[in-house]
Amino acid sequence: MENHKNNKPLKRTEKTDMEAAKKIFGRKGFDGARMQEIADEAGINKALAHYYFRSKDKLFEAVINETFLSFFPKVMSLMSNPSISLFQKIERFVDLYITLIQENPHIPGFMAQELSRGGADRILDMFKDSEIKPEVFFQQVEKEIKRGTIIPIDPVHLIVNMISMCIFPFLARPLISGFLIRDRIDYNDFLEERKKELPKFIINSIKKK
Amino acid sequence: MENHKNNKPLKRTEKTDMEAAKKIFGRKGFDGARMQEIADEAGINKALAHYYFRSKDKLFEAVINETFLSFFPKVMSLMSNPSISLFQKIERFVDLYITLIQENPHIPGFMAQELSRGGADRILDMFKDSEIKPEVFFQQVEKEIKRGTIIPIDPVHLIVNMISMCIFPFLARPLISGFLIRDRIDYNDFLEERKKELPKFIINSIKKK
DNA sequence: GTCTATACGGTGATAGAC
DNA sequence: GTCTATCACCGTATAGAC
Repeated sequence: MENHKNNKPLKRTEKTDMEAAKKIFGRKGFDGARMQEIADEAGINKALAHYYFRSKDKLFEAVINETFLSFFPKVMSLMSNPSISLFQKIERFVDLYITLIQENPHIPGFMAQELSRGGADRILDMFKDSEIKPEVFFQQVEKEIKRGTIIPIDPVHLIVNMISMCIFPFLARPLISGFLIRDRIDYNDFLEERKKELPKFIINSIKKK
Repeated sequence: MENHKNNKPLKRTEKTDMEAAKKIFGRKGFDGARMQEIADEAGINKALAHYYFRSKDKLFEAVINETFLSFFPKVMSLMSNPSISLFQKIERFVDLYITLIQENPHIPGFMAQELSRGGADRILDMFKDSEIKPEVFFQQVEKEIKRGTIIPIDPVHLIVNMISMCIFPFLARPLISGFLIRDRIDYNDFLEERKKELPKFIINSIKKK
């Protein structure tokens, strides 16, 4: 018992519980989610869901950890890699970011909920624990500006722009789907389009011609 | 009593209650918000908060209406105005959008919460009721493409990009503040910077040179 | 580990005095 | 309109049998 304290692999049922929790928390938020609902989704008993993680809070915390540890390291290690050129990095960033979220659709809702709840500190702690520093990317941008390959731009605004355009369409999906594209195309096609168009849009904006 | 059914101006206390509800709902979401907390914020009694709107659901619905009716019409009427040039429209859009949210800081959290909860239909209904159609903007973009002033771009991706870059920084504020800009500058200064930089970023990307 | 039954606290909502 | 007191319900968490 209590294997949630260390790094042992989760038991099958425990993992099912975790996956169910991701889904429900992402959809309803911490307060909206019901332990009963999570148990139902996992196909287990409500008491059993408590048995593994002891409390709703602990379960939520576990979901946070898994979510962000499975996501940010990948993205940030790409961004911190100094041997990838800036333009390549932008292309890969967009593709990786959108693909990762497509594979873990609970992330945007979950992240928005967590940020709204004031849980940013917990996420920030993870950044601090990791060795990843945004400065690598920042310096790369500065270097290209000096070189004259791109126009002057604040790297912070650039990265905020990139993240915004990748993640926001997931949050606003129902609105975009219902109001902007309507029955024109399937939403997944729309996202695939973005993987191609977004890097062009970004590079176009900063590239000196 | 029951003046929330028609369009009469709200009584002073009732309005206070409404403003408090905006703040708390935006911060905690529907499920996380407590009627007690809203009453405290408004400086009134819990029973009184129920008296005006009869239920938490009704109060929430009222907040939704006020929020979106005070926001989208302004933005969308700008976008639908055919007598403003495309580049001017982009500049004004960014400024208006960010300024409106600065003045109503509950909007992003509220919107994210509402979308997560599956409340998109209610918002979509408002669009349908209004006379506002995104087609005006779409056609304007197409026209400029044909004219050769901008490069070919799907107008849907363009508007999604614009909205994303305006609204997402509010949601991610604590992360940007803590991880990217740190103690470099005040966050409001960062937003003021964006009002200037964002239109340049967008226009740069599509303008043919 | 997995279940049923239950204790316990919190929250929305109302009754009723003023 | 505004308050205090109270109720009914629901959701988390645990006890305890198997």
